Amino acid sequence: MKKIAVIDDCCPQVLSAPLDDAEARQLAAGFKALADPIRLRLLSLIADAPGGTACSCDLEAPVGKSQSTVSHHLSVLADAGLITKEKVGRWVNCTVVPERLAGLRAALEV
Amino acid sequence: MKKIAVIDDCCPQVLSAPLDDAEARQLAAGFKALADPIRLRLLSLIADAPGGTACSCDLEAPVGKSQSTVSHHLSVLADAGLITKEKVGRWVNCTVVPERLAGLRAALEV
DNA sequence: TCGATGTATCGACGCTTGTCAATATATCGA
DNA sequence: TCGATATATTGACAAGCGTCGATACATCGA
Repeated sequence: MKKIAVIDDCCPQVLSAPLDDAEARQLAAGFKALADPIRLRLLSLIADAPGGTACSCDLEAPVGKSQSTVSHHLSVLADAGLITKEKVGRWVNCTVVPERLAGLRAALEV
Repeated sequence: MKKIAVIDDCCPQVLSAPLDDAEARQLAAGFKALADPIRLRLLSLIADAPGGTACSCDLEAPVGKSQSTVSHHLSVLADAGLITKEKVGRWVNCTVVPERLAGLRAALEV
């Protein structure tokens, strides 16, 4: 099914006009968080989990990295606003923030 | 010099299903090229230039970096398939490849 | 209270990246 | 042919990143 992307005029776009330094830095920070295969796989695992939410402990085995490495990457994703982390008891529930992804997507709009 | 392979089977998506390692690496390589403010500004300067094409020499002043640094960044963008470089006489004309940007954009589709 | 469990942090390590000056290569005009 | 110009390459350096083991912190069950 074809999706029609909605262009919101809130976000800077790479192709429509020259970016100033601040806009470029902000966008680059977002893309930097996406610029690692492990983080992309974590993101897709979280999005695909039931309810769109995954426990950190269930992500270590699929990506084959140590607990501290996975924790680090989840913090990077959270700092970039791509996921939220909610502590529930001993667990941390991670959820993707689709609005943030949409903003980066919009930046690549023609 | 290392070349980044172009994604031929149209466009893995981060959010629709868990990415395998190869898909994640390909997408990460694309986003890595976008993960630098200078490169984003170069990209937007090229896209905004008349005819969608810019000479490398006209890009150094706007971004305020040395000639070798700009040359390096343009090579990174070209290796990632985001621009093409065509040598014309003494000049190199850079042009954005919208299809490549569309592929990365599609990866962030919900 | 105590041990087990999930997560975050710390310290360390190689590797990569962005940057520049210097230099090399290629092309044009005179 | 010679000098000027545009670009690429090289070598070097500091800073940042991904990774791990070890450890600290927090929370639960018994």
